[in-house]
Amino acid sequence: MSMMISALARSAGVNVETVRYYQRRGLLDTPERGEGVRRYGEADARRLGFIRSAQGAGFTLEQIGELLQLDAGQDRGRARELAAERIAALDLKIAEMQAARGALERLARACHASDEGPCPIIAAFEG
Amino acid sequence: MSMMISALARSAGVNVETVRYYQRRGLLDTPERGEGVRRYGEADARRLGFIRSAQGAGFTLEQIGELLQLDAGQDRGRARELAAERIAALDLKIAEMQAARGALERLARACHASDEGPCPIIAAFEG
DNA sequence: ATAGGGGCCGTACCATGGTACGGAGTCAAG
DNA sequence: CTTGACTCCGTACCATGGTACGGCCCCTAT
Repeated sequence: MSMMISALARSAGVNVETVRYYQRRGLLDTPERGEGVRRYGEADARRLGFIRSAQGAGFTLEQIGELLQLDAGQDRGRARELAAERIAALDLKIAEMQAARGALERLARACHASDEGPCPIIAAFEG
Repeated sequence: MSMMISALARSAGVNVETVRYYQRRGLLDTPERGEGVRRYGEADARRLGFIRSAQGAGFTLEQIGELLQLDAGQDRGRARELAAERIAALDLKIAEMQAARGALERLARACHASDEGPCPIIAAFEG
């Protein structure tokens, strides 16, 4: 199954320009042209999907580049290290977001409790 | 208790330039100069702290500006709306991060399981 | 054969959230 | 009365992650 760039982009729900940007960053490779046009396959689509997922996990494009290198190579130690770092960062961020969520919920409740005066927004974030 | 800009910045763990940036963005106000220098108080520190917390909750500076407006005003409906929107976005992001965390943990385990061949990083993100 | 719709490429531009720089003023201590 | 530490202000610059533009080529359908 081969596709042109727009199908590849669509497969991951990104813009064509974004695919090209990832190519420039060296995250996706740029196949040779076959009859004037570059053709992409499953592997490219998976790789693009990986990039998006990893981005969802909070990796920067630079880190993703490193992960892709590691995947090609065999440096499992480094891969585990990156994973561990990211898990720690993720735990922190998740806790932070859960705290924020709690604060917002308190805010919404306080807001509902009475209907006059200013909404105690700042207070909601003080705890 | 009055402080100069650097003490204010320190109180929230930010750079002086960041405080000034927030002032330019209209998130913090810029008190009149008293003897050549601007002096800040508790209220400013709380506000700055609020900005950082709200940022932690994923609000953009623009949204934070809106929240601060609301806090001054009385538009509780809008405040609740913003809170609800952000809670939904937060829930989504939290779920995403938890999924990513799970994937990374699987990766780390798979990595530990055997010590040869490429680390199955891409596979870890495919599920 | 010609008009559209892709694709290809380089380069420019954008938003967000800052950070840095340089000149000028002010204050306190030595 | 100078040195140092700080402030103030404007303007410039930075990183990240894209998005847009314009010129050119190529393929296919009308």
